[in-house]
Amino acid sequence: MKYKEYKQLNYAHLADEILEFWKENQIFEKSMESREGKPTFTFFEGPPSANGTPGIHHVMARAVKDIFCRYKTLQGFQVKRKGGWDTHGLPVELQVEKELGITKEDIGKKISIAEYNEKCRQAVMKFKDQWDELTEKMGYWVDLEKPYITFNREYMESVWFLLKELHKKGLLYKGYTIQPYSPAAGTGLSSHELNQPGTYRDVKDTSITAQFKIKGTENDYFLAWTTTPWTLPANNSLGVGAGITYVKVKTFNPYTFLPINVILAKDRVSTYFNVKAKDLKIEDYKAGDKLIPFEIIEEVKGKDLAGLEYEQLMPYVSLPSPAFKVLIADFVTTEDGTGVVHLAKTFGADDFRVSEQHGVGAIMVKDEEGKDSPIVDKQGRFVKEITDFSGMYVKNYNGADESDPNYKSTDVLIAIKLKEENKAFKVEKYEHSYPHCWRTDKPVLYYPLDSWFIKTTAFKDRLVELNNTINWKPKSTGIGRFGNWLENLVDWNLSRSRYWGTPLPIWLSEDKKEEKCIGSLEELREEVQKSIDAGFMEEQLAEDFDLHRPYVDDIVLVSESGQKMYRELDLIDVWFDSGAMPYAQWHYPFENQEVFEENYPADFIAEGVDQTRGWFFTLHAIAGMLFDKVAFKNVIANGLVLDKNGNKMSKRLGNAVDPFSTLAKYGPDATRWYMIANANPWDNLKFNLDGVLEVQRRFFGTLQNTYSFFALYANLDHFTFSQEEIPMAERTESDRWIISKLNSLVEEATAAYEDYSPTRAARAIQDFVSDDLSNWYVRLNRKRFWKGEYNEDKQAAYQTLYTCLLTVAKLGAPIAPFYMDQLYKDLDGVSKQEGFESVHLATFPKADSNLIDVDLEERMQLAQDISSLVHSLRRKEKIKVRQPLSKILVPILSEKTKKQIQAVEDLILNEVNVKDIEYLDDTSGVLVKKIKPNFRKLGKEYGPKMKEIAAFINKMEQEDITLLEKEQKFAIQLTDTTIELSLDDVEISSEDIPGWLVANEGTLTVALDITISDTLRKEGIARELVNRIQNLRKDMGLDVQDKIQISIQQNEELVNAALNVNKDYICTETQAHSLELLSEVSGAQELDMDEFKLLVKIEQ
RNA sequence: GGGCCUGUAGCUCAGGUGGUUAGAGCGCUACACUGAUAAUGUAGAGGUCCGUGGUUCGAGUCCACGCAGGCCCA
Repeated sequence: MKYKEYKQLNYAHLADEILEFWKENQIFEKSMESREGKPTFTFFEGPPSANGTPGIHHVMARAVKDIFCRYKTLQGFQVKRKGGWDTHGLPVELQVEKELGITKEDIGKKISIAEYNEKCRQAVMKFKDQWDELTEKMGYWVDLEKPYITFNREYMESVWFLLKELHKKGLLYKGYTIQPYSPAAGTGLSSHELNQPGTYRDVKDTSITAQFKIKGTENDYFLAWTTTPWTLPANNSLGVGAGITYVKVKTFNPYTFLPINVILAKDRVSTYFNVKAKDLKIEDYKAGDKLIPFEIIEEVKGKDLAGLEYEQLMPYVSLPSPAFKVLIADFVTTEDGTGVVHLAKTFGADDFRVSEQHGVGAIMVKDEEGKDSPIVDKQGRFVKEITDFSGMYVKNYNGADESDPNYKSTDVLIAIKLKEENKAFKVEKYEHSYPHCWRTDKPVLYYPLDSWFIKTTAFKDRLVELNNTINWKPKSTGIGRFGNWLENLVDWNLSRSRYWGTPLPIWLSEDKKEEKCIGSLEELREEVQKSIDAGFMEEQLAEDFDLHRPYVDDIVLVSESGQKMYRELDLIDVWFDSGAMPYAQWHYPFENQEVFEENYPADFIAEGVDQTRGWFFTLHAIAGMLFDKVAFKNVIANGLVLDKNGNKMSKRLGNAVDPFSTLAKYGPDATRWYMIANANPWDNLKFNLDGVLEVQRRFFGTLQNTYSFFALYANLDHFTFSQEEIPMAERTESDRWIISKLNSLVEEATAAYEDYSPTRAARAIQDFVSDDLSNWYVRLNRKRFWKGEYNEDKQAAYQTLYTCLLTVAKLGAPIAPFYMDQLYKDLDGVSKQEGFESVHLATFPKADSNLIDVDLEERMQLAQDISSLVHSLRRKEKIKVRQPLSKILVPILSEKTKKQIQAVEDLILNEVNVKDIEYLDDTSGVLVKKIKPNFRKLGKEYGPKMKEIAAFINKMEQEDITLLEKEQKFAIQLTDTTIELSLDDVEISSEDIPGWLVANEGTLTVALDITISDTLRKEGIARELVNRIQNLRKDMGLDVQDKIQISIQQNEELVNAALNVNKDYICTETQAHSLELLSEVSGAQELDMDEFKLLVKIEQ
């Protein structure tokens, strides 16, 4: 059995093969079955919606999920993970409407609700294939066979169960509030929908500062500012801040030039009046003057304005008293506007609240059914009572061409009218952030709507408490973003006036006094039976009865008092659907109680940080209110995936990275590894394909090279790890070192995974592979693999390298599941040591602390540092590594350091091509020492005196240092006191050796003897020659084992001598039978030996 | 306007509890190695640690106020 050797590795192709292997051998299934009976680790999948295509950010989000499920499996847990699909909601409806070319208006007219919902049902899985493909290709292990689907009857029944539980607890109630409403989509918008990215947009609206005439005055007005002039006909009150100071200003209307007195906040005067007009006299004003004089004639507190009555600004619809008065409103500021706020109870949440508090009614008209309704209809048009503007859209909902020079928005028309009537003080364009419907892009109105609410506020404190037990990554999202959200919790508006979704299971009697909430199909059937008995319904529900509209709408129930009961037509917020998944995915409590119990709550979930108030909240709220538990114990809120310049990816801008082509080109492993290693999941990731390439080269390339190196020689030597493991004590220093490093790595990686910090794990693994394993261990030990007998030392080398590679495969498997599986199988498939079919069925390595030798790691570091210093000295002197040198000197200040270096002496000498290492201690008397204060220690003790002490120490002479070392103490005189230094108050290092070439780093100093003796020179020449001949061999296309004969034409004496003395060496290295030095070589090549030329001929 | 995050080399990122020469990889430059070779090693250049104040003997690190970018919410 041989280790597989690869000519060229195609990572994407490798992944395809592994994927095939997983499928054929059902590795995913086995990874769960093999853990049967083991403790469970529960993961909840936040359901994506399959009516859009997946993007590269989904690869990121799902890699995070996958990593911990795989990791926990390796740790021996059974990890069931059910996939899921979010299928209800507005996006689906809008997509269907677009396809059919209809609007909400047409539903029930051009198309029946039943047909419409059938279309939605077909549309929701439109891109399911793409999603499944991505899931597979990226190696995300999740159960796609039996996913939960939110439109399934069983799922919906569980949702109804939960709603009924809430109803039982009295947590469901009907109210009326001002809500964001999209006339274009014909629907109210949830706060979640309003939170969609891109919803708030800077728009330029016509803003009006209107004049509200105070009753009983000649020409005194309140100035109130609004950015929504269309709400002015609905004005019912004005709001002022109790503590704000207001002034009455004598001035003129800039449009009509009529004299007026206006009231506004004192702080706002400067923005409404031009300072240049400050000194103008009121009397001097002439109509049409650009500068309008003004004069403050009175000052008054807001609370003294309260109760003042004013004339209705636009008297289309009357309103009985109390109305058209000044009210105290807590939210008024003087940051913008006039400090006087126009209130329209039907079109603003604050307006509603304040009006309600003061018992002020709303401007309403009667609709056809005689019901009170606002002056703007559901399509966004003024009702007929608003005569001048009847039928006009308050915002551009009819797609009017705004670039038409004759186009005038309704707001502008209102402004013109008010200007003409001397009721407008200032009209200007104002740029502000205003919410837009996230699908229709049209502005949202705040509008009064009936709604069912969940009284989440009743559980606020408990939800906060429970949240404090959740481990959030990052912490700030949990305590900051999510915590603050909980602190400011409002009741959850559950109602949606739509068609495709879970219907609210509430029936009301005709007089609206009796109410039933249905919690299961069985219960529904019982109620239907009662209704049949009462003669309201004709037959029982069909076996496969669909819980969607319109079928549920047709059910008429009977109340306790015998009245007919009709279903409330609302659907519920789709976020409730997804928040219900822990229960509904198992059809709890109707089925699978045990599975549910075992898998609740979740140990781990992960979604984008944008879900904080979405899925994270709905999961938390339902679990907290109904089960008094957290729904998840650990959660990663991952950041966004931006393009390489840090801009948001969008299909529109064309900077979106296609996940499929990325996976196809770079393979899933490099893509995943890059995403995880490059930035913490909770930070935004600037996705750069160059980075993926770099990971592929730097990490996977190095690892693969190391494996290839191992495989090449292990195959030649038939190493299959069949012999006993060689005890660590009998292995070389560098073997024990890399094993020590390996175990340190296992510790670090385990800790990182346990902490849900995959980035730390990935970085630790890649640092080990490239720095320790490849760049140091393999490089220094190459010869052991290809030289000499297959002896114990060689075996030790194979075993060591094998162990490192196999361990890396397991450590990296959660992040790079394909490649690491291949690596594992390539290794274990030959040795059969573990015998697992796949790395994902293996067990995660455990660190053996006995094998971690800190001292050894330290001295290897010394070896690396010393080598690096010698290299740097060679470079400075321009002496090639090929030229051997006689010795290096290392000043030693402690016996321990000396021992440490001695242990790695050979490694150093070999690495830097030097013959000997000599240690210099104090007795040599040549060391020049340098002393530095130990700031950390001295600072703690002497604080403010630090500067003086440091100055003193820096001035200490050699004899002072010697004295300190000898006596272990040294008294120094400061201006006002004397202190005694001990040895650990300073750092003493040897920095210089007079007469030597020296380099140092930290406290380490190395000197290099650069005298090149004849012998060294000759050896150098020999090595140069070997190098040239090897190149020639290569040029000639010779194989490694081909033998040659070398003839060289005699040269100057030193060169001849060099070749003669080192003849054996040269022959061995170049696989030469003979090396002849002749006076004349015919057909020779001229070799450039830098300092001389050599005529050489090589024959096979 | 509020909450949260980010800002360190050209790029991507590290830098417990404050301690005096601020690091790594990539890229760049130079050199080396040539039995891992479309690989590899070593060295070098490259920094206003976003800004301004403050606390401190000492601030990339702590505090305050800003600036820029992002996300979420009004």
